[in-house]
Amino acid sequence: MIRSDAARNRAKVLAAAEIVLGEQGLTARMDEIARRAGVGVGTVYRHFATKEALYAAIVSARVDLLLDEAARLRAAAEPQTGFFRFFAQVVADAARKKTLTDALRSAGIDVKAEQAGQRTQMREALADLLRDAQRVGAVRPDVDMPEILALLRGASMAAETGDYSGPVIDRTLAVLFDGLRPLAAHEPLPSA
Amino acid sequence: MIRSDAARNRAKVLAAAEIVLGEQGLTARMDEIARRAGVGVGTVYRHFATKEALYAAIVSARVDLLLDEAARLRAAAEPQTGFFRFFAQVVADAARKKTLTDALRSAGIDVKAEQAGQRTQMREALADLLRDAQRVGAVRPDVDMPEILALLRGASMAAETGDYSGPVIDRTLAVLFDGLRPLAAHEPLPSA
DNA sequence: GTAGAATCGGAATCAATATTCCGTTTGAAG
DNA sequence: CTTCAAACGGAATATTGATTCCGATTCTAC
Repeated sequence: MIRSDAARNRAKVLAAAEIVLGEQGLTARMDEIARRAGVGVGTVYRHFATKEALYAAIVSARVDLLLDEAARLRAAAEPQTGFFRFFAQVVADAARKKTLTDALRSAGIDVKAEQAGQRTQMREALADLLRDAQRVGAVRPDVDMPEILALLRGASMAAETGDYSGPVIDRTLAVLFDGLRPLAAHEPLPSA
Repeated sequence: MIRSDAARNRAKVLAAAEIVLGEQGLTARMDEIARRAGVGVGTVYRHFATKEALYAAIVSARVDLLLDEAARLRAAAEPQTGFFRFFAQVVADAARKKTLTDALRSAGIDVKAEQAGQRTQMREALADLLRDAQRVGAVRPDVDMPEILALLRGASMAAETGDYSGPVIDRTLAVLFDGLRPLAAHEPLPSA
């Protein structure tokens, strides 16, 4: 039987950590997370063995949401837009909270097994959407995953670290997407 | 009169720091820099008050080189290619050493006065090249600096943190550049 | 209502590094 | 060749922040 206060506190810690890590990334302090959760640090540690574990739990949850979104977009069967929407979705997520790319960057080297799985799933989801889009001619046929991943990482990191306003992100993505489209004319950029 | 050994050591420290910081970014340890320079930590500190100061000295030098390059490209009077070459140049530099974007990122907030000046210069150099390119129709007229900066930052960060092979970077930039070109047909991507 | 186990809070501990200090060494000038 | 100020090396110190520990406080079950 899980004690009710334990469950409550765990939730409070997760919520606080999501906010604090989202604002400050990996450099956030455990004290701060505990303080904002209204519990002692000891409690944070009873629920999550290390800062990294806490961090992983949150990133993992967010990636799952993105994966759901990818599946939904694919099921919607609009191959012309699915890929682009998902791409924009990921970037928007990065802009909102600074945790995703942080993980890729600083961790980078020592990805935990669990996360490695998610990473693969993410890659596959993106590859599927890309393939669909290319099949219907919405994305030029000569681009491949490596450059897509590089572009996505770059866009996410830029969105995450800079303090770009929404319109700038939209215009940036518009340029990027135009580069991915087949010879067709450019979309007009959204106004700044 | 500057003692000869002092001058020599200063140079050794700078050289070592360029390598170590280039490999490990801001997380590199002062011990390590001292060790590789073949001097004691005390010596490092006699020449550079803090790690940040040492870091700043190196970044500053690199930015100066890039600024020179921008001026050279502009003087070469090939407005069709100057902008793109410079963009690629910056990204290549980021890929080689992980210091530039680090500074923009983590510092981000507290940019030193000196560096603020360089940042302005960088922005102006880029704006000049962009204007030239747009005048001759090499870059679509509806893009503006904010999105250019976002793209450059993103590309640099991706190049810096990922372990992309040269060809992938080339292909990524090719996509990106195609998005910046006017309606004209895409360039064929460089082979992977 | 009470006992016992689980959970709490947060002070104390530990670890990792930047930075300082000072006795020792070295270069420059006379 | 001396002298002495400047520079050196690297041990000692200071700081920052994660993690551990344990007495005090809840829960839950009976």
